[in-house]
Amino acid sequence: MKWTKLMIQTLRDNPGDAEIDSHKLLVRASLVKKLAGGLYSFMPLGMRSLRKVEQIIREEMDRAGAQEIQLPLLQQAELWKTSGRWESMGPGMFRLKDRAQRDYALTPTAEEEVTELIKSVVSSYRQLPVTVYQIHTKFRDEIRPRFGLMRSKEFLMKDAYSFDVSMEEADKSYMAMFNAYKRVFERCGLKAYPVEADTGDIGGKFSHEFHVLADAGEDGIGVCETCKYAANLEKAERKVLPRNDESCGAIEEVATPNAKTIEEISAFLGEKPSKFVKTLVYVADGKPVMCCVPGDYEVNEIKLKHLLDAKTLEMAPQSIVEDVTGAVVGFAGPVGAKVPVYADQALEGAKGVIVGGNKTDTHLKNVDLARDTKIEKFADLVIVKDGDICPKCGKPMTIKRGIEVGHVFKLGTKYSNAFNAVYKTDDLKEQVMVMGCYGIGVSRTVQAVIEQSHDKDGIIWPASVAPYQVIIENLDPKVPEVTKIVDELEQQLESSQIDTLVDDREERPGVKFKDADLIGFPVRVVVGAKGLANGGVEVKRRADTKDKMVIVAPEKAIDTIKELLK
RNA sequence: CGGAGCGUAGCGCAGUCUGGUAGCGCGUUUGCUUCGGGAGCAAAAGGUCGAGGGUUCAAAUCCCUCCGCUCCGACCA
Repeated sequence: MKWTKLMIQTLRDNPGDAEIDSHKLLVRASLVKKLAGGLYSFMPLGMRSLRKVEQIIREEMDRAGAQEIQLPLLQQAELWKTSGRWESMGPGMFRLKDRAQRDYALTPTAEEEVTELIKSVVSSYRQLPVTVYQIHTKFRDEIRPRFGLMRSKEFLMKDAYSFDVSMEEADKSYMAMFNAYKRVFERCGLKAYPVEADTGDIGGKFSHEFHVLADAGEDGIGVCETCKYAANLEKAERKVLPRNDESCGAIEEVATPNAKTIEEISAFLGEKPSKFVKTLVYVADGKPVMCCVPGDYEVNEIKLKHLLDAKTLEMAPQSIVEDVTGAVVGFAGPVGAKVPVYADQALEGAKGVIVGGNKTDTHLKNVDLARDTKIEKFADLVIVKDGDICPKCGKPMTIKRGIEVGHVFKLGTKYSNAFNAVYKTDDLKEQVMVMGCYGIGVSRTVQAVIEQSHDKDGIIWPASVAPYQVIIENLDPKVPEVTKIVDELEQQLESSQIDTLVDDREERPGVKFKDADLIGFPVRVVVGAKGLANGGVEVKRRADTKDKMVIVAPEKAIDTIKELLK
């Protein structure tokens, strides 16, 4: 392919709306172009990388025994009403009506559709297990699209669904996908880590997310370097050591005027935040509850929601806080609480701590939780912090940022029950199928590759997903001998199945080198009159510095290139 | 949706406070000179100043309404 024939427009300046490097580079390197908020067009270069990631996924899915299908993007509301998600998906789903005013959704995911499909095809245990997948567009009305392809309203996703005769068999399907995912990301040149995750609205038994570690990631992950425990902060647990607080004197009221936050009070009283107990008021399924955590920790609302087995959980509005505590917001405490109090496990046995006084501008010192309060239950209720103890091996954990590129769920029978997706056993009994679902954000993965592999000059593509594996810089397009060598090299590479782009522009070398570095072709070949006079063509990997450049005779270049692409 | 900000040439921005000929850099086109890490000179093209309404002799600028976008918080591949 010749550069002058390619629809490409590299930019010198960063787009004004891009925050993170991968987003800037996607646009500057002419891989995508924004049409509107959360909506991107893929340009030819970006399309090539997208297709390569897709193909890797397809090969690994096929290898794992999954079968490719394609489901409609437009889905009838009835399917969603059957599963109950027509309501529970809320405004996150795009909805529309046809001319007869029937409701439809633009598919945000396809559990309903696929369950309906499999139910109509499978009737016997002999047809199971089956895993199907598609690589298709998904639509989500994101509250805040951002970071380019990371979170857009329309994106390309690989979604797979497994159907099994039993929980045990479903575990095998799950593991097959889990392992396929590891290979997919590895082949894309990504370091992706499986982390334990909350199952969210899709529901189900357990799940792993695959994260690419990157500072720009939207998710926090607790990672234990020692035993490789890794969990999304939504879910990450920690081990706490039993306290042996010394017993304390009687409760003492202290005036803490206008000191509402832990920072303010700890500064005011000259005590460390860990000496405090933070009490927050929540409304769970319409009923107020209090949640106590150590002063230097934040509440993990997902854990609290699970503990309470609540359908809805939100921070209480000001009026309810005032009603429950008898004070303005900022002075809630567990002593004499009028509503159920739940406390973090680390507070079991806490004595001599400071809590809110349920009275404006007042806190209580010398509180012994066992003596002075009634705690409904102690449980793990906090978001883990850097240095917390790993629940598996007891060594300290670190907190990292990650981009979620894939997710595997064991769904159980949530959807098969709703759709009555049953099969007949060998003794003619009807049983509900056990499902799993598995997603990969394909367009997001492309961006994650860039986020993980770039430098100040541009992208550094892994050969497997680069738009072109090799760029040949023709520095002297007007010199016939140079162009002849370039064209021959291009032909040889193409006939060896190596995607090659020839920069045949009549530009100064600096411009061409900058563009090559920006787009980040894995291997660059420079052919110029001057170079030829000096002994040949120059071959260099994008990832290498200039001094690693090798000069070879044109007829030997192809072997060098192949070597460098490995 | 709440809070903050922005909308002026393909891209990045100034001009708006204090109303008076619509500008700069990059990119694009042409010519000449350059030519191994984003060249120089010269010429040129490119704008309903987000949209609509209002105030005014006069609006990118002031006022109102709407639309769009970005950033900070709750969703998820």
